[in-house]
Amino acid sequence: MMRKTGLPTINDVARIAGVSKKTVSRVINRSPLLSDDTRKHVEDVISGLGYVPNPQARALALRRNFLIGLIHDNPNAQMVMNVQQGILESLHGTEFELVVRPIDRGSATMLDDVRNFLERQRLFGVVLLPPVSENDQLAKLCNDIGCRYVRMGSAELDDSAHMVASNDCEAVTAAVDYLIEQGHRRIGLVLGPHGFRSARERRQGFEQALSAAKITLPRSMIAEGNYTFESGVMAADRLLDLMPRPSAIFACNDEMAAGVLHAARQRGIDVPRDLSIIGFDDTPIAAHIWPPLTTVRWPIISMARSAALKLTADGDEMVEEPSMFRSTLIRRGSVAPPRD
Amino acid sequence: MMRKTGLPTINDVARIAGVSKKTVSRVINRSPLLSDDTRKHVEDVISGLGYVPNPQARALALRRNFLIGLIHDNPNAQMVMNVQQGILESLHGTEFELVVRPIDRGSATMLDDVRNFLERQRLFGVVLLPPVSENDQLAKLCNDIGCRYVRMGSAELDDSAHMVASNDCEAVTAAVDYLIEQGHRRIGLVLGPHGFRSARERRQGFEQALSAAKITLPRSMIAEGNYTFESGVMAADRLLDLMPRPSAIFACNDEMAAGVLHAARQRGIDVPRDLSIIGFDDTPIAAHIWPPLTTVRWPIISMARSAALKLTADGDEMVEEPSMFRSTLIRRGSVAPPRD
DNA sequence: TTGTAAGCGTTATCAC
DNA sequence: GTGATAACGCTTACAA
Repeated sequence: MMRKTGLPTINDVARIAGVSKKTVSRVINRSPLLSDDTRKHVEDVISGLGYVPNPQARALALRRNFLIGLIHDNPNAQMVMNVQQGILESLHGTEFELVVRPIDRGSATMLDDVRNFLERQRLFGVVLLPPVSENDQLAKLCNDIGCRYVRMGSAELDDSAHMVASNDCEAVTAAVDYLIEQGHRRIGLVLGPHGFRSARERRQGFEQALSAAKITLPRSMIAEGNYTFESGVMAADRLLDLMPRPSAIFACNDEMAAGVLHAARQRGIDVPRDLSIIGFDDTPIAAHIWPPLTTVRWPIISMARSAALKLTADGDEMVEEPSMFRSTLIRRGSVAPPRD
Repeated sequence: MMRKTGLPTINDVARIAGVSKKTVSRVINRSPLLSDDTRKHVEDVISGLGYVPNPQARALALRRNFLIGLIHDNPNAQMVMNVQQGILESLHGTEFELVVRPIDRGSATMLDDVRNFLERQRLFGVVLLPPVSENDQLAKLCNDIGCRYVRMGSAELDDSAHMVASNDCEAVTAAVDYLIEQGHRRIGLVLGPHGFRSARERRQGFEQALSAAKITLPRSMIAEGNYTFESGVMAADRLLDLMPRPSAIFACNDEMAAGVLHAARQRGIDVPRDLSIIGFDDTPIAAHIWPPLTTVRWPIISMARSAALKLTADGDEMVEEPSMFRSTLIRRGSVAPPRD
């Protein structure tokens, strides 16, 4: 036994247990048609030997690898890390491993690249991060190939077996409501990049809060960013040039909110006394800048954990996993009533 | 041809090319003993068919998977992401994929866990991140199992085929020299966590700069942190309570430097007028806080890229890859001459 | 230089 | 219930 590699194989188990390979295989795969005696006996031999099925051989025979892919095209490091953490928590102790696959959503060959990747590696399933998760062709591709998938997003993108989403729109409405409660009326918006669903949802939440409060703002109070710090600085520069200028700004993510803060500081505008700011994501930077940033916390780790469970669940368990997650406002030091 | 899965196999290629499987295999594996005619012919059939060898079957036959593992136990998300980026850049277009494997270096079963992981998955190679990269037993384990490895670190941890390192010590000396040039004499140090090689190297660099300038400081000017923002705040609180207090503080990473800044602000100490601060890493937060943080930039993406190339290089190429990388001081707004 | 046969360690088929 | 036997798609002897 235990040739070359040093690890016991199914043959060793079969020989020692005095049964056939197939019977061992049945034990491993929890086949129902097996006498309890044989099962028990084989299980004893397995644990005695410390036998673990060889993933490569299984992958070949099953035409399916026990790998979960994370497909993303994402600018935000912290978000990707959180997703990885969540997935890995769910995968811990299972036979699954995590393979990371960044892609370029702008590339003309993107779909083909993903197809090749999935077909060759025979992934068990993939988690799709925004913004690529918003690509319906990609989801269809996974489906066609027979690769399970779960899409993460800011709104309902798919049926509950194939998606986990947060309620960005409502969460932003709550954040802006909070500004309004504090007495703000001139509220600026730093938008996310065009084409991102999250940007759309957050904008919608912003506008719903304003219209519910019967506040009408000129279009100039909306500046577009692209989720980077620098774009936040530039957007804030435009907003703060306005006369009268906004007394509060909601930025569609923390990076841009940090940029707004930066721009305010360069002009000698005190935050929160002269300007209130709210961000979105609650990345570490939010708590670490000065003043600490009031922001919307997105339960991204839980969402990723849930996504991985949906992927690896067999059959009915899946139904148990939630698909909608609630974001909440974290109140810190960057909001105060307006001065005037 | 192309049964079940829809993808062409080596048999399809062999049949269509009118040669044996083995000949096709030779073409795939670049065997030198092959007539140019046959090679050319088979290559044509391969590309005509769009044939790509099945990784699962290769893995089984070769007893080796074309997967590169990233093993880490790291608190810093940005660092892990940068490493992933570097590795993935090197792996792009190759047959290799990246598998991420976080571990708990404190766990009693850590070595066994890693062993099981490597033995079962038959990884081609692994990149070890600090601080686990400093564990010699882990390196030995990889070696024993026959899994290639490259360790990333703050100093020479291994021979050049198995390591990429940065010159943390020198880089910190240069940073502290800069503070001294500006006129600072009372310089505080926020240390990294005990047991981290990087913390040790950075401390050494700090002390070398001081002793070269004939500056002697009380031990109270050194406060220990653990690389988190909060530990930076606490360490700074101790340092800023001192009488006379330091006019400058070097923190062993940016997170803690941000914490120092935070603590200073809470006390109404102006940075850089009343206190200069230098960090280490040049993570995004460094440029995004106010004032922008002067810090040491560590070429981590290049290092990771190089690590992956060392792993996947066959034979001699490896020698070409550098093992030592230089960190450089990035001067921003958090340093000024002392007031007195 | 090329081909044949025998693995690699599993699962699927189909008898018994 | 259980076990031969043939896949799965590739590589490594060993021949030719």
